[in-house]
Amino acid sequence: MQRKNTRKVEAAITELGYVPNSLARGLRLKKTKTIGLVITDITNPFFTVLARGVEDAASNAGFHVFLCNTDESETKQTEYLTALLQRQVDGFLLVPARSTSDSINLIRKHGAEVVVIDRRVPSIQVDVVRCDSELGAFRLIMHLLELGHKRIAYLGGPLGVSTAEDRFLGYKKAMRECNLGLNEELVLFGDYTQQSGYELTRRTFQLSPRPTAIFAANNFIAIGALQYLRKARINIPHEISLVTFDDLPPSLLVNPFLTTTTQPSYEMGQQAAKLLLTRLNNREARDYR
Amino acid sequence: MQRKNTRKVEAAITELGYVPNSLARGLRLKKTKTIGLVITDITNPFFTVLARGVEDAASNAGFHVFLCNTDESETKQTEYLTALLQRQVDGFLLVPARSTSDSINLIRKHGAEVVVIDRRVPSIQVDVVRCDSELGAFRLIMHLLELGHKRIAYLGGPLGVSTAEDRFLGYKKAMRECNLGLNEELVLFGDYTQQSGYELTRRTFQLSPRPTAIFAANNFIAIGALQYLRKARINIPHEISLVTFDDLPPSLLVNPFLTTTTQPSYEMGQQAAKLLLTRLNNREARDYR
DNA sequence: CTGTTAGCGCATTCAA
DNA sequence: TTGAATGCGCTAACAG
Repeated sequence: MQRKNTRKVEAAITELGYVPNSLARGLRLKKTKTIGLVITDITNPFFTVLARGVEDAASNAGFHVFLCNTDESETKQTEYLTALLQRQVDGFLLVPARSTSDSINLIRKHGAEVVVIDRRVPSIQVDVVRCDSELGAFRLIMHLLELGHKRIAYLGGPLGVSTAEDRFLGYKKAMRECNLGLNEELVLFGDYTQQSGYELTRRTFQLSPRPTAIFAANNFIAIGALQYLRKARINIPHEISLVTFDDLPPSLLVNPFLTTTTQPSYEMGQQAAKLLLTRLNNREARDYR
Repeated sequence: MQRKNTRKVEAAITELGYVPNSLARGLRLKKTKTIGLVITDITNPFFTVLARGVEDAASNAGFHVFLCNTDESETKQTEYLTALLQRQVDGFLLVPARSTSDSINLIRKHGAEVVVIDRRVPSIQVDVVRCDSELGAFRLIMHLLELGHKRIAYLGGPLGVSTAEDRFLGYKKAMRECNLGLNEELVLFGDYTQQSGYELTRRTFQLSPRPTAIFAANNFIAIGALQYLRKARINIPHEISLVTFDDLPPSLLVNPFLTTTTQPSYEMGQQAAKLLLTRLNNREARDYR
């Protein structure tokens, strides 16, 4: 009898095309099986690949992901966090636009979990999934120093973003290691964008003597640098060496004289999502006590 | 007195960090001010730029956008549509993975609006925002024919996707226009991916005589083709000409002998979103009668 | 103008 | 096992 009814109900479900209303369910359960992923640049493959890692891990656990793009703007970040809180997401994966703890506090105030990705947030205790930017930069610079370079231009990201600061620390550390002073005219900060990479490279080549090598603090800066070098007909590796953080699109990698530090962005996304889901599960277990 | 209370309430709102629960609101209003954007490839700049157009137009109107990526899979598409329906989105912007009307019917069955982007869906009446793929391809091929090319390889997208089919129609039409027959060994279909572009190009160059020009049906196919050509040290434009649909990343465009057809993806996204929002507004007006 | 109430669709609880 | 009642937080309708 029971089974007969079950079957009847299921038949009706498909026939009528019934789809449960997750708003009502979320309202009732105070859980939505949804997480918010807030990144800073949706056009950067580093983040889109990372987003796929998140997506895959989350959907395996029956969670959905809302993807939001802040364009490195703290204002947009706050807007999106609020919008996601309104939607009662259970947790957040956040690439913070700036190294402030306000966002983390906002999230926690509303009882949601948060895992930070890619960047440190000093002054607050929070889970972070990221790579060692300082070490990565250190090794890239050491590679150049071992090749005999001494005038190495540093094309950095935005100050106030931990990866930009850590990569600069790595640069300084490597230079110090080889007893080379810091030549300030070779150190330039900008954005993590192609435009910025182009412009900083251009400025770098106003100097005389020219640098013999360039460190690009991320993939977009490197692409901008490559663009300038091609336009100015400056040959790699004869006239300049180039090393960079992050992968470059394979289409650019025909030049074997270009050293990159790969970050496992897909795995970072996966790990961060898994960590967040674990936190959510633990909390749930706690609730039942 | 009223104002005093208003102020008191507002003070409490900020003090307590109150954020309205949009689940409850949506449940009550049967409207969520949210649209779902379902695209087929989040790694393709064509779609991410389009997504930004959608995002900007929607947020101007106070709407939020859920971005979902189907990887050209109809199964994933159905899953996401259901998930979005569960979340009671008001409308959909859909890049259909395949030319079937099932998805449109599913959406309409649940009373949501839908605007299709980029691809036709025959056999059902629905708003579509797209470019003229046939004409675009026709012009690119005519360009090659005017340069004197006769052996033009066609590297196409997946059959069953309208843009792939339309672009092939444009190719055939141009060849016919110049009284050139269709040489089937020069016509290859694959995916809209770099891997596919590479592989199809490789196969194309097994032929003898070689083609003198290549038509790539989208940006990724072109990038794959470029990769093969570089690796095989085949020079553009001396040994081969290449034309392609879609923009290529600026880093690749150092070669001036490469003709592209640009689709205004940002504007397409904007227009589609505006159209959808208009439909939603009209419907609302109708409801009040 | 202010205060009260009903009900959106669901899951949980309690009663039968 | 099944059915009916409750309330999640909100807004629209209504009453005072």
